[in-house]
Amino acid sequence: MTGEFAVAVHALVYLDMRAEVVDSEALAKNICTNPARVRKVMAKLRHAGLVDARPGAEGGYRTVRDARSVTLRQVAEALGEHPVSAAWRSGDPEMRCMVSSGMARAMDGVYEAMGDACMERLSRISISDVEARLAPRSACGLLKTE
Amino acid sequence: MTGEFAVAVHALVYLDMRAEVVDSEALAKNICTNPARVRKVMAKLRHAGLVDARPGAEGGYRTVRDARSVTLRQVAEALGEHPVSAAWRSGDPEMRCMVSSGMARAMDGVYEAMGDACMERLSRISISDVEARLAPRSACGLLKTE
DNA sequence: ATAAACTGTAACTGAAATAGTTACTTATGG
DNA sequence: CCATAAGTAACTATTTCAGTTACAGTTTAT
Repeated sequence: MTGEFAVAVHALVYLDMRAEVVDSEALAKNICTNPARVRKVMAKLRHAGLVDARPGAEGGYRTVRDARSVTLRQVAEALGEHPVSAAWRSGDPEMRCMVSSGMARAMDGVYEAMGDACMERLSRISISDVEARLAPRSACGLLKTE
Repeated sequence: MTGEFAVAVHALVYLDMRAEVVDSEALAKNICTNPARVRKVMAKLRHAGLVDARPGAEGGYRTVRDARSVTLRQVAEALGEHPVSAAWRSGDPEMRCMVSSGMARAMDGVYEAMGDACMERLSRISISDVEARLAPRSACGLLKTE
């Protein structure tokens, strides 16, 4: 799972709780990363219709949808994330051994099965579910930018 | 998912189909990696009781258990794999904002849920299932070392 | 016994993936 | 038309992961 997913979920939670327009610099401060990275991620969320973006003075990002209706699966798909990545492939398709030549393809099937299982799980978690998991037993209401 | 998992599954399938002692060099050839890496992975499988290892002349690795009874979950656990890794954590636990300070922990829960879903899926796939996925419609019986 | 062969393991090197940075273009609103 | 912020591309730095080398520890054959 790429860090972009964490950036996206973090931003969506923050935007929902602030309930106002926030620019990439403020988001980057809270997420602890840089504004360019935030913009890159938010652009994808905008294309998926999960946030609204406005350039110019007083511009920034704003939530569009109810946090309860936005699932982490939608976020992952908006980013084009593949939860379980192949990274390295064993064997060699050119070899005349059915194990060596076929293993990479067989493992792709395994990774896909795992990815599907992850997506199914993510479809059952909403942004508001994540909010509920934030410091569940501490005094709430602390929402600062620094 | 680390490439070690692919190495382990590949080796277990190969060992099962060869049904004899194979050394790390021959395994490395078939997997297309180097012998030291193979040994590092196989040592873990041995500790988990999934293979037998013998040093010395005529030594090498041998399967111990029926391929139908070895699940990919057992393999992943033998390697200490975490299917979905955190990689990068957003926010900062020291910040006085409940979003920034709590997000990393909340996301850990999400990753854990995904990891559990993956493991559950892996527990339903055996080494022999992987074998069945190798070149399902080609002439079988091709089992060479090069 | 002793030599040969193979595992187990650690240290180092090299390559690939990913996060950070800078800078520029485009769009919006006063 | 100017200030501000998104969108985006190119580059750098860092980290992670695979490859390599080397050597100590075991076991078998003779």
